[in-house]
Amino acid sequence: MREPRKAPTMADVARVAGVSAMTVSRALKSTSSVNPDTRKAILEAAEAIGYVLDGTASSFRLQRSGFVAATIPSIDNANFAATVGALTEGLKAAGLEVLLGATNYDLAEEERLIEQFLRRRPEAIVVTGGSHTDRARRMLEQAAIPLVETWDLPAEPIGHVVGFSNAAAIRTMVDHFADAGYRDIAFIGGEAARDSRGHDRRQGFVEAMTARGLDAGRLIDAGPPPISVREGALAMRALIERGLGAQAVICVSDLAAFGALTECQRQGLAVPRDVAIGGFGAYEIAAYSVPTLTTIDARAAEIGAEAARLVTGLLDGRIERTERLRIEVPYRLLIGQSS
Amino acid sequence: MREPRKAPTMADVARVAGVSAMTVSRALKSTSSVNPDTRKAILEAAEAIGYVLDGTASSFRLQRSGFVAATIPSIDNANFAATVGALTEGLKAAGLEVLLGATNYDLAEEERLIEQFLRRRPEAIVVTGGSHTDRARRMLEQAAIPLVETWDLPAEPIGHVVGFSNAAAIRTMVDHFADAGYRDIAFIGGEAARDSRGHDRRQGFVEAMTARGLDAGRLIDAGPPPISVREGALAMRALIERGLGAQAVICVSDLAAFGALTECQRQGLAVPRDVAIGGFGAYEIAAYSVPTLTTIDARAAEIGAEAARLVTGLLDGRIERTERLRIEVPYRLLIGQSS
DNA sequence: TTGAAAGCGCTAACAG
DNA sequence: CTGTTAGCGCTTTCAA
Repeated sequence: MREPRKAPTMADVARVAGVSAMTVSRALKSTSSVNPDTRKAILEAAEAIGYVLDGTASSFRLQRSGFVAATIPSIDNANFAATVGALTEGLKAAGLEVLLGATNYDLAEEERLIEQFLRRRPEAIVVTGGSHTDRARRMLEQAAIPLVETWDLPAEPIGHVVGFSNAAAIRTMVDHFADAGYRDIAFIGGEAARDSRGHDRRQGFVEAMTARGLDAGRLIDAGPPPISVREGALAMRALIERGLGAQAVICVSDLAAFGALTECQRQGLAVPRDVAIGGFGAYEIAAYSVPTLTTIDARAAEIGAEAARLVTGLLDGRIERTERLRIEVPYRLLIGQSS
Repeated sequence: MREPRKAPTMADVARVAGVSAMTVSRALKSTSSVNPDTRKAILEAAEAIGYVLDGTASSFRLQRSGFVAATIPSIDNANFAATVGALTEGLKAAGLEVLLGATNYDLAEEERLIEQFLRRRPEAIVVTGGSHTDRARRMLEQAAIPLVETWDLPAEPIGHVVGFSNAAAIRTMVDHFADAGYRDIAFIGGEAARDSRGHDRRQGFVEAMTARGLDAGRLIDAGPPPISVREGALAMRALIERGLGAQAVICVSDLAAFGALTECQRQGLAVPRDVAIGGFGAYEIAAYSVPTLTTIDARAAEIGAEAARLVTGLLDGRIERTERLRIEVPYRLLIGQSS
């Protein structure tokens, strides 16, 4: 196949076009003034020898990488994918690219990723959540670049925040169920330690139940994240096997809720007649399952878009870098047929 | 918040530690020999002033970016996410990072992405599918770096290939349905132009039906990709409204199949009694929907892992760069309750 | 084991 | 409009 020959440089283009490297550089930038004929000759020469601008050299010289680093717990997640998609889109106009990494819900892995990313000299960094290892926090602080923490409202943010209260969102859902007359409500969620958003949601459940004088003790642990359909189904089965004892089940995500729903169907329980179900995340499946699922729309894309606005604003000076901003993206309760 | 001060360089560390920059460089590499005391002092100095190695300068000097560029049609897709996850994992040991971009099923966008990525001087590039614009093909050829085309077996590959025949996979599924006695089978898929894998699947459907002397005319267009639950449901509704006339429906993906399934449920059709359904991709939902879905497992993670093996092998010389490799990852038919 | 010099490819700044 | 010079931060090479 292809020979691993050396890539041509501006000097090569310059030689072919009979100009200096500097003129080539200018010709490739549409903003600088170059004689039209000269530019034409240069572009043709570049095309002829297959020249592609060396962005590594360029960004090194400019001391601007053009990268914004972003970490999410998992790539395979419609919510985070939507956030990243909107972030990428929002940064495009500013000529910024997203360097994406998945932590797999592991703070140690997040720390490794952050260290690796900081070596690439990103111009800003967008992370999911406000929980980080001490070393990660220190690295982020020392990096002295705009930092945005998303999908959460951390008690002690390191940088700017674009998110919402996961606890409040679940409280809203509990209120919805309680107002509808449900008293015995269970919560299917995951291990507290590895997923702060999941933890906050469980916290919100306990708070809301307690505030209403209801039993907040029906907590089913669905194991470590990612908590998906399978985990929801298994947790529901465990709940049914121990005698259910709940008229409603709130799940940490729609995928788990869908798993719980299908488990009910397999076990011959009617939803919502025998059990009502609530999810989280407004995944597409919530709108198409039979019955549709009551859920919380966390506005994943808006979170990414806001983060992009924040980053570009901070980088071009439209936003002061001195104050720590906190942008709350309002979640929405979507009532489905499952409750 | 943080002052946008200038990041410390090796020279700064050297000054603090009382050595030369070169010694700092060596001290940070575990492979070079440096006096243990000197190294200790240097690492402390680095820690003290918050020094982080400038990877952009390093890779510029070394003329090695440490990047492998990868393009996928969409981030929000469990199959491509699995491929990228395995690719990332497989490249980690070689010190390579993945620069990920989504084309949104748009060849023009893919061309833009490839151009952008090539500027970053990736050491290899992994793309999804074998359809590219002419300019993209030219750029990929001229880049003279290892190229892997995945998820397909292109008739005219530009580089190495790790994939499977989407047409053959669907033929296998058609055979399964036909062997089970189904004669009138419909296919729900998308616009041919934008998604070559979807196009090949439809092609496979037509071939297999024709080969068996069955009517290959029941093709329902679900519109442009991404074809998800909603599109599957709408297509199924359209099919039902025009009188169904099929005992089985094969969908271009499990998400569409799930949409079709739920539409049947909404319309009071029993699956598989009234209609059988087949999907594609072995998404988690196929294993948990009620009934479970018959599907094709394309082994998304294996594709990514094989691509990583290929890339690392080509880069470190274990694999000859001269021959065009074609690695076929065998798909599997998974029979569910829906057929 | 440590240091000095050179240069990777590009572009800002200045000069013509 | 075009050219020359210098240098971004690092590591290879050569020397001590």
